Amino acid sequence: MSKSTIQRGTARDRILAAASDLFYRQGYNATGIQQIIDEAGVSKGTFYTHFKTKDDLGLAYLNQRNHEESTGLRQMLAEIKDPYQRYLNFNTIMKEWMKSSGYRGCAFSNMSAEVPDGNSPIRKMAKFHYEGFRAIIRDVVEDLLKSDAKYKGLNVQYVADQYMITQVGALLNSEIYQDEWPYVHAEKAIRALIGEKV
Amino acid sequence: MSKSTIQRGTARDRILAAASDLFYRQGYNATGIQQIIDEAGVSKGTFYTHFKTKDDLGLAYLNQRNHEESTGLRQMLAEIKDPYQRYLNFNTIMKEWMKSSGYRGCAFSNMSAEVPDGNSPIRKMAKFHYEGFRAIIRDVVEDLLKSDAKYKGLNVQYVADQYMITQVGALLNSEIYQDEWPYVHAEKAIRALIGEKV
DNA sequence: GTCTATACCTCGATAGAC
DNA sequence: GTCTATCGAGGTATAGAC
Repeated sequence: MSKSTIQRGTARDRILAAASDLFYRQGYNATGIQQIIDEAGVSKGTFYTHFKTKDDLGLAYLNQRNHEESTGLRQMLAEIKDPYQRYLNFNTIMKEWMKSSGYRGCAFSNMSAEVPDGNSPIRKMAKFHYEGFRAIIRDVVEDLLKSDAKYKGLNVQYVADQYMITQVGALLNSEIYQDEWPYVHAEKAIRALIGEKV
Repeated sequence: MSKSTIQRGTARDRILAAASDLFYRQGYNATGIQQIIDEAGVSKGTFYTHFKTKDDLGLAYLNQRNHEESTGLRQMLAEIKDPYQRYLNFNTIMKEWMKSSGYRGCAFSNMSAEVPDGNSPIRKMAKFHYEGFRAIIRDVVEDLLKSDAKYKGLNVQYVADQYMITQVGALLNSEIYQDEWPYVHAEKAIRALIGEKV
């Protein structure tokens, strides 16, 4: 077990696991099939029986990642019972996730930067992921605004979209600066959004 | 003149012009030296007398682009004499620029997505560019807050950093969605920042 | 399904003539 | 400075044995 190959699961699972790691860390175009199959411990022939092209694998990678991230995020949020804490901690969760990724940023926006064609399946997948992210934020905001009468003057969609832009802005700034300061500022922004003095 | 080669300037200028266009539109790793020299109308030998490596060219590209964007942006802002209009129109300028780029987004964040090493010269250049962008926003905000006594309760750095996060968030959302709606939301955010009812 | 072997191309980079 | 020719490596993808 001295080699750093992935040992568990079927050949397809191991390929996908290796690709997921390498695409995210190194980038899509910078990662070759050879490195993926070395890491997965399969042959080139096996690779092409499971995935027709590299783009196929890229799409499967984003699909899996979208599912993992959305499910994981929803689970973490569900564990926070208080709507106000959930509203605030969403930002903290994103901050910690960003730190734990080594400030590598969002897999979907990073991939979009490498695939210029806005109509490609990969770009459509990225858009789909952002729509899911946006929906999660909307739910969090809606739960908060319904939890207390003092929020009755606020519009759910407006607050949610502002929250979304702030989150994405914090994410990209954090990736560029390799630092968490944008999330500290983002927390002030989302507090101000619901009428708190900051 | 049937070929789409770049005809003006020295060999170095033509190489840089071709690279600037191709790196931005296609991405860094997806663009090969061969395509650049074809477009520039020079030979491979000539290329390597002017640039030691591809990364050298990549860095020169970002350098030139940083200079062009910063200068261009500062000039457009300088033409707007009213601080309040300048504060609002900054967002509009970014929106129009984003549309005119075909929603390709920021050259520096796109490049950062392809170069994982946060300490590489290219990533440092990206960070430098964002610092410049941030400084421009700070100047715009400062001019506004000093222009009227009604803003005396506001902190320049706080408003500027919130503006920055909103801009970057609108930029990346706009790139993902291939649409200008994030900038429409961003305008509301920056109006709210200076105490306007939205 | 999985392997080895390989076809064919393009990559970044260099050598040497002029 | 600029050209042509070419290097070795690595790119994606396929063929055929087991």
